[in-house]
Amino acid sequence: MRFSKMFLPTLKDAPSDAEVISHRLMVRAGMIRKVASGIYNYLPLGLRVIRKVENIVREEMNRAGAQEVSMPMVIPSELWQESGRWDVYGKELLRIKDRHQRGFCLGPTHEEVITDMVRREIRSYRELPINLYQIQTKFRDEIRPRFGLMRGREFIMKDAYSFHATEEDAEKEYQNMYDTYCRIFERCGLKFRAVEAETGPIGGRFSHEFMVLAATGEDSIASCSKCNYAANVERAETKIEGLGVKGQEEKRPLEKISTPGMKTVDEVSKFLKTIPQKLIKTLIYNSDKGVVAALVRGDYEINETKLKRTLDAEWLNLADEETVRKITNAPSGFAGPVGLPTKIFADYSIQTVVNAVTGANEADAHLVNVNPDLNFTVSSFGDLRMVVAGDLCPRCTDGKLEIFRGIEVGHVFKLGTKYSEAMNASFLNEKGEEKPLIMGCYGIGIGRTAAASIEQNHDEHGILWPMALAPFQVHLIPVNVKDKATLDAAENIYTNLLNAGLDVLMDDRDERAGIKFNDADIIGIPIRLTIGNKTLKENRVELKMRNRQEASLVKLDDVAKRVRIEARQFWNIS
RNA sequence: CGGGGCGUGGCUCAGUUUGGUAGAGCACUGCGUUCGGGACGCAGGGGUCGGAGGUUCGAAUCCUCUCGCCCCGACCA
Repeated sequence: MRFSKMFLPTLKDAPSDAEVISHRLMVRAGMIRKVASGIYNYLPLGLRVIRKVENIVREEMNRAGAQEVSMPMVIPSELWQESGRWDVYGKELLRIKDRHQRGFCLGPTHEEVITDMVRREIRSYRELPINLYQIQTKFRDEIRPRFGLMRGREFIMKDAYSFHATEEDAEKEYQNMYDTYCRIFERCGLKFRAVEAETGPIGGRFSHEFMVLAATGEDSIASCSKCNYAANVERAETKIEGLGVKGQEEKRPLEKISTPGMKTVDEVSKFLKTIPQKLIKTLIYNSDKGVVAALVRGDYEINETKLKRTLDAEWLNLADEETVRKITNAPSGFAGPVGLPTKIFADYSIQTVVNAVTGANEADAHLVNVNPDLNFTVSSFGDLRMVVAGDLCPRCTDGKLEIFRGIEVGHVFKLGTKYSEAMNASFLNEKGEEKPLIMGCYGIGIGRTAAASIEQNHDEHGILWPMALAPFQVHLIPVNVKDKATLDAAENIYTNLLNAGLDVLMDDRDERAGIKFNDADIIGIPIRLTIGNKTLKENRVELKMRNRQEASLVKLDDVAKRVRIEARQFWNIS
C-alpha cells in the first residue's frame, strides 16, 4: 500500500475526550474516528488490525472444531421473552420497534437466537456435540461508554455457543475452548491471565475470564503469589482462618456514645481514637428478597456480588436514604446491628472483633462494646467481603493474594440448561429420553483485544504492534521522493517485498523526513526500512525495529532476506 | 440516575466576567526557499460561535428552553 493513496489521516493532537493511551493512539494513528458516544468508524488502518485479530480467532476456532455462522443483529422480542431476559436484562438492552410496532432489540449477545436456531434442527444425541460461532457487531447501551474501543456501545465480538448431550461432554468442550483462548491470546502477543469469574446477566454456573494485564484495566483481579489461583475480585475468596486471632479482650458492657456528624469509618475511628478493625460496618440493602443488613469489619468492603449470591437475589442495591431511615430510625451513617428489624448477614471478619463499635440506629450516636450473639443475632455468616492484597490464598498453603488490573478480552461460560430449558430446546438421548441441551458459551472482544494490545505495547512516540496484529509488517520510507535514485530503490524494494508475500506500507508522500518518521512511530509497524541517498551510495538501507532503539544497515540485495528473518524472529520473541 | 464541566474553522484552544459585528497555533491551497526526526517566507480559502426562542439599536457574550459531548460519583454508613 502506498501512503499517498491510503485513507490514513494521522493527527498531531488527540481529541480532548480521549483519556486512555490506546484510545488516543488509535485516533492519532488514523485507525478509528468517533461517530457518536461509544460508536466508531474503523478506518482502513484500524480495520486491518481488527481483521488480523479476527483471523487469528477464526483460525483457532476452526482448528478447535467450531463452525462459523452469522446471526442477525436485530432480534425479535419474543425470543428474549421466552428466555425471560426481556424483563431482566436492563437498560443495556436497546429495545426498538418496527413499523408495525413489533418489539425488537439490538443483540448484545445471542444465546436466544442460537438456541432457537439449534432447537429447530437438532433432534438426536447423534448430532451432538456442536459448537457454532460468529464474529459480529453487537450493541450494548452502556451507561458510560469510554476509553474508545475498550468500552464502546457498538463493538465487534466473537461469540461461540456449544451444545452437548452430557455434562461431561460440555466440560470437555469448556476445556477445549479454554485451551483455544490461551492459544489465541498467545498468538496475539498479549500478556494475560485466565481468572475465575462471575457469570453476570448471561447466566450459568461458573466461568473464566481472560484478562490482559494493564494498569488501565477496568477490572481488578486477585492472583496467588505461589499457586495458579487467580480470580476476578468480584469472586475472589480467601482463607477464613486467615483473619487473625480473636482478641483475648474481656467483653465489656454495651455503651452509647455521642458522635455528632461522624458517619464514615474513618471519622468514627479517629473520633473514638480507635482503629477501623474495631468497627463493624452495617450496610442496609434493598433487594428482591426484601431489605437486609450486611455486616463487615470496618477496614473491609462488602462484596455485593457475594452478598447477592448468598441471598440468592435477582437484584440488590444499597438502600436509599428513606429506607435507611425507616429501618434504622436514623439518617444514613448511623446504622448498627443492635435492634435491627431486618435479617442480618455478616461477613466472617466480624467474628474477630470484640467490643466493637457500631452505629446506634440513632442520629449522631454510636455504640461501643458491641458483641455478636450477646447484643444481636446474625441470621447467617458467610464470605461477603472483597479480598485485599495480602489475604491468604484459598487454594494453597502459604500463598498470598496480589491484586492486578486487567482488561477482560475473553470469557468462557458453562451455561448448563438455563436457555435450553426456558426455550424448550431438547434432544433424544440413547435411551430415547427427551433431555434439554447442555450449553456452553464463549466470547472474545475483538476491538478490545486490539486496544489491549496497545495498552500493553506502546512508548512515548506511539504504538508498538506485535507482528501478529500489525496492520503492515514493513514500513518503507524513501526519505526524499524527489530524489530519483531514492525513489527507484524504494520502488524496487517495495516490489520485492510484496512478491515475498509481505504487507508493506510505503510512505511515498512528498513530505519531510521528520513527518514521515513521526507518523511511522505513531502507527507502530514493526519493521521500518529507510531509504536515503546517504546510505544508498553504499548500496545500503537502514533497518530499524519499532521496538528497538538501534538501527542497522542492510545491503540492497539482502533486504528481502533480512526482513523475512527479522519478521520470523519477531514472531518467536513476541 | 446524581454532581460538575464543555459545545467557537478539520484538530487544540483564546474571546463570554464588563454585549459593539470573530481570533491564534496546527492542518489545508498556491508560489518560492528548504529537505534523514513534526522547516521558513509570502499570498490565500474555510466558521449558521451546538440548536430554538427571548432581552437589546446591537448577542459568541445576558435570559429561557433544548440537543450533544465529557468528567466524577453511584461498594458510602
